Amino acid sequence: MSTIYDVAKRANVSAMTVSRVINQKGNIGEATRKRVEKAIEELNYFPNKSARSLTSKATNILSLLITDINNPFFTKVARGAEDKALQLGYQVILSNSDENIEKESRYIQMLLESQVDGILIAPSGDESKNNIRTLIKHKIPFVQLDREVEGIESDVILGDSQKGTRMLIDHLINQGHKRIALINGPSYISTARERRNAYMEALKYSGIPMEEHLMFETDYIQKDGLELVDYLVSLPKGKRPTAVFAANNFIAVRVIKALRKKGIRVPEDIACVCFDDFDQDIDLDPFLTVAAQPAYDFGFMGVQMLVDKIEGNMADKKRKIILPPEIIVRKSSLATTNDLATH
Amino acid sequence: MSTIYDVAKRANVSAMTVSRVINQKGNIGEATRKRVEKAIEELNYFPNKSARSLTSKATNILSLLITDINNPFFTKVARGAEDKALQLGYQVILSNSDENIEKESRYIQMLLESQVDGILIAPSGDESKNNIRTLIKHKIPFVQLDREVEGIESDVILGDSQKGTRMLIDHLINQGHKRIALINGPSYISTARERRNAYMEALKYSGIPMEEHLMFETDYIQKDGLELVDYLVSLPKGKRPTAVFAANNFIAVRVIKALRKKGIRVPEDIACVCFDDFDQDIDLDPFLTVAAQPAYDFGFMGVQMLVDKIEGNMADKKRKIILPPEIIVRKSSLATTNDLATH
DNA sequence: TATAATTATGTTACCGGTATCATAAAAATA
DNA sequence: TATTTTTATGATACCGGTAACATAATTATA
Repeated sequence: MSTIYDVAKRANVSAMTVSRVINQKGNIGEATRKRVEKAIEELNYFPNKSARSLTSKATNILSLLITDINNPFFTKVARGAEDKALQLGYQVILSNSDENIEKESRYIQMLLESQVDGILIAPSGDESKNNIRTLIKHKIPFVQLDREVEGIESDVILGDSQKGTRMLIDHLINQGHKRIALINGPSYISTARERRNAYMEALKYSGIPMEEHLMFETDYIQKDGLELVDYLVSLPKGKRPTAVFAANNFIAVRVIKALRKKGIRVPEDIACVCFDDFDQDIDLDPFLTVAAQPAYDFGFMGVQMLVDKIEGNMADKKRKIILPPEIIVRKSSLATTNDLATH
Repeated sequence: MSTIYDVAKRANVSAMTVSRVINQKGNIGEATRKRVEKAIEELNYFPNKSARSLTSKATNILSLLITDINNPFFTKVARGAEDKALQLGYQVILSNSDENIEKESRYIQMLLESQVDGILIAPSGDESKNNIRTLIKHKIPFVQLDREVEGIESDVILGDSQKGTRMLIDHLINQGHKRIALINGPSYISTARERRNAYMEALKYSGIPMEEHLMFETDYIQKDGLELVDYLVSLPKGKRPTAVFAANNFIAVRVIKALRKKGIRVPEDIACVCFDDFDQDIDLDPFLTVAAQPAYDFGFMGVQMLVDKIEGNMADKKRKIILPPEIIVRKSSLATTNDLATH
């Protein structure tokens, strides 16, 4: 591995001159530039990033800290981030927190030590506050993604939980449903709080009484089983919900699997809708009615926002971008597969 | 951001002593160590990685260069790699080549400049030879993943295409199929070559004549449409295949969608099997018979192998690990949904 | 007790770049 | 032509660590 000094010697100039040629800074004579370029070529030289970072304080590395790369939502986020980063000349370190605060803390520590230039983070929940405080203390630029930690003001890219929930619930009501259960994520995650609020508002607006016994909380992650479904199913006909709103895709899958195990059919017996779509590119028979979020854009715009911040274009303004979901109506919410199934 | 000198001053020792405390190298007096540790704590100090890398020549960063993070196969590879890397104290830079040799070259260049300690690469095809030569020239440890570039000897982790294909084709034959089409990936990718060979062998072994007009090639990636299906469908009854073996999951989806568009039912009219599974965690109604590969292990073991190499435990031995697939029989290959559908 | 070995710590140089200041030569201006 | 400005290049120091060698203080051994 040749260094700038090897090049300098071969081109018969000082290291500084080589540096100038590489960075196209300052004035260099035409003949000298040619000689240096030739030497660079011949020695197959490229600059050492560690050395550069040591003076410049920049690594050109971003971190994408998400909760689960196995969720197609985050896969698409990653893809968007990756694409934009390449465009802007950055590289992306990927980390999975698994919705686990300890793992998140551990990664944050590693990222600080790596001196990444900025962090795109989907916080595991409100407990992430300390981790985010650490970022602020160390002046690491960051953008919150998909979720907002209570009490933290920062650049952030969110989905429109309010609107998506509203549209899903309205759709169910239009289908004639009056008892709609909410199976939510943990209330220490902002999306869950917003979805709950929007759910309650939507019911209220339609004059449907809110019933505490139809509101549940569980984890956003993949798991087997869902006991609360047993409870739902055990309710007498007049109390049992006719539809379920799941706060994300994984929850919906767990709900449906649990219902099926009990012999309850979806949508004939109970309809089901959820937030976040599945992997359309690989799904032969899409089934669930969803509020699909523009996941790719979360990543793409997130990196743009982050780099703006890093490079100082938007130094201190706090920006909040809210991306609207798209409602895709499919079989899971239609009692009869009729022409309402637009998608 | 405090430096080792700040700590040294505060603890009233030399920088070297602080370095020794941090790295637990050499002898340090108990009292001194305590003082240094206290100073580190108080100043919230942690070592600067760029500075460290400059002397140590190690960044503790690995690169995972895959062809498409959107493919659930690679998502799981990434997850496995990530988990093992965390365990071993490395971070992972993720890059997508999109099965595109230029993009791959560009990334390789970036990775060289970043001085990553090693690369886990799923080569885009035999054209990747030059890129891999570059790695060899620069003495960057690497492990090939999922595919092997013709003429390159290196550590590598592969799926058992031979065995998987054999089992899928045998399964189809057992179901009574005699005309089985192969819809393969590009022949400049090693997995496609192996699957083709295994396909031919399996037919031969069962005494089924190989027919050139039933063998096709297309891309491994997501795309709309697949014209060759029009051709297949246009064949007279006696020449038309009764089953299709798709060389990966994306191809299978394209095949089935194209068939459905033509009004051909799967499996009633044409059966279908493929390599690589779908996202089981999120699939409510798994349909395709597949040779599922242990994708997570590809990543997990790949990182282990790579780090072994980096840290010199396995300096020059070339290891080849071949991971067996698991055949999962589902509806797509059964003419009648009967008790053969074990899964 | 004299000498050798060990322990605890410091000094210096270097990793490979770049910022800053200095300087000689060439070009522009008075 | 003398002076100022600009252009082209180099010397030096520094970024924040660590390797290698040096040295003073202890401890072990002869």
